[in-house]
Amino acid sequence: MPEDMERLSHVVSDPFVVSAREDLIHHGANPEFVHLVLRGMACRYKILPDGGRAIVALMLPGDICDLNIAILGHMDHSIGTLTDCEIVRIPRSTIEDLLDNYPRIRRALFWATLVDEAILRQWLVNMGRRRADHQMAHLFCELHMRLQAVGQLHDSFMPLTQEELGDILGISSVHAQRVVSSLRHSGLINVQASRVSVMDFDALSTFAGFEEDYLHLGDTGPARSPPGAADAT
Amino acid sequence: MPEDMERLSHVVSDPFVVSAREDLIHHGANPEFVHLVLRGMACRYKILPDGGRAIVALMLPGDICDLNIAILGHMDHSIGTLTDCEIVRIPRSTIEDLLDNYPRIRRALFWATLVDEAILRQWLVNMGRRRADHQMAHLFCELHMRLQAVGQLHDSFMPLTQEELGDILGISSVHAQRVVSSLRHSGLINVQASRVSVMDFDALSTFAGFEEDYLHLGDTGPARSPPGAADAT
DNA sequence: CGCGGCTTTGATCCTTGTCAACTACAGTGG
DNA sequence: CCACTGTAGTTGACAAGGATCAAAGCCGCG
Repeated sequence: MPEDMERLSHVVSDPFVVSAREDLIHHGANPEFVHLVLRGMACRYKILPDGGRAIVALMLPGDICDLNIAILGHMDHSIGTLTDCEIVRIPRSTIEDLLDNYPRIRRALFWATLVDEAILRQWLVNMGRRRADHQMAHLFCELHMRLQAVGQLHDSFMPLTQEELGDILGISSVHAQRVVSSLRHSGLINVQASRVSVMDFDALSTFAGFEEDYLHLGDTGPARSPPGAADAT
Repeated sequence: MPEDMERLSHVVSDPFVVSAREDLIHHGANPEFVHLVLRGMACRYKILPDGGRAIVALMLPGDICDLNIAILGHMDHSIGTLTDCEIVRIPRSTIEDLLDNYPRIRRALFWATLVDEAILRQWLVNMGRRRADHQMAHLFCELHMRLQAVGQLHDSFMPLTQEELGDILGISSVHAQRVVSSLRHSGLINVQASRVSVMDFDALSTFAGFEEDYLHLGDTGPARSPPGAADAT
């Protein structure tokens, strides 16, 4: 553990700030760096043939953005910031070194990848067969738990416009607005200046049919908080 | 490479046959084995609160089913066969050994996991924002390419009932039937006894807006075919 | 022959998309 | 201080894709 921490503290250095709505990496690219989010919210997205944007994942502090490029040849999607973010770049060679020579870190990275996959599966289920209101409630529950898990749950947390919400849930921004206001009128959430706060987590969770097991937060996996998050501050 | 092959040939032993529509592993389980598909088609699925089934991934020959349990604590979904399958069980400890001591195999497993994730992202995009006919055409294109990649593309390949198709695409079986017949009448596919064959891949691919890059088949990654597939026969 | 599973077809309803107008608000320059 | 602009949120009317319900056709199998 000590040498792992030592190694990680070298990795997480020279953070820099990226403002909201900037791209970190584009579809098709094959860059020499992997990105780690220290603060703020970023997303993976794909641009559709009709010009629309589909957001397929949200990255919170502690999340590694694109291990893909360290293993796969090229990016099959883009990554951009949603809010102002603090980011660390990790050279591809460093990732290789971590994977090859630090078994516990490797395990942590594998764990993180599998959790990402589990979240994708849950999104897929929500997307395909649930009404937009249940789906949105579920998203808020998930973000609530994930932010809590990395100690970033501030009282109002969702820096998302309704257009961004629509791009996440696969609905139009008009419908996103209707759903937001319906959830607000039900007293489940509160909205102020594009920031959503959960009013009654239990009720929201029941409404959403939220089952947290897919987040694997209680697993025996690696350290409770993802690599990097703790060391950063 | 030689010692990798040697090791793998030990891993892929004692295959057994499982008939169609059997479960290999249940949601919540934490078994001592990982499953590798040698022949047939299996799927990951989740059961919805209303009793419905959402299929979130298809596993073809050469695919490892549930690396999850070797790293994460428990299964957040179930795995079942769709057709008769030939399966190999790999003990958890063997997976640990492969990950720890065989860098190339480890890389291959990581690669496979990331490709699975890429496929999930694509499914998420298709699910959320495309009409059912485009979505279904896209699925057929993907299966066509994946089966081709592992040398299992026979002239008629889709052993799926319309209910299963609906569970994959997130539509009702009634609507699945309407879409199937529309694709058939357009001359894009042919159907005989629950088996779909692609009539005109280029036309289907254009119709579906299919972009194969997310499958990462041409990457510099590990061996062309996933681990185990080649050794099996 | 009859049964059960899958497919096909029709009718109706619901969720959501699309179009369009209007409001609220922050920032900018005169 | 105020008009001007751009962005985000709000609301209504209508259309479309797909769900649901129901019934009938098909077919393999005991």
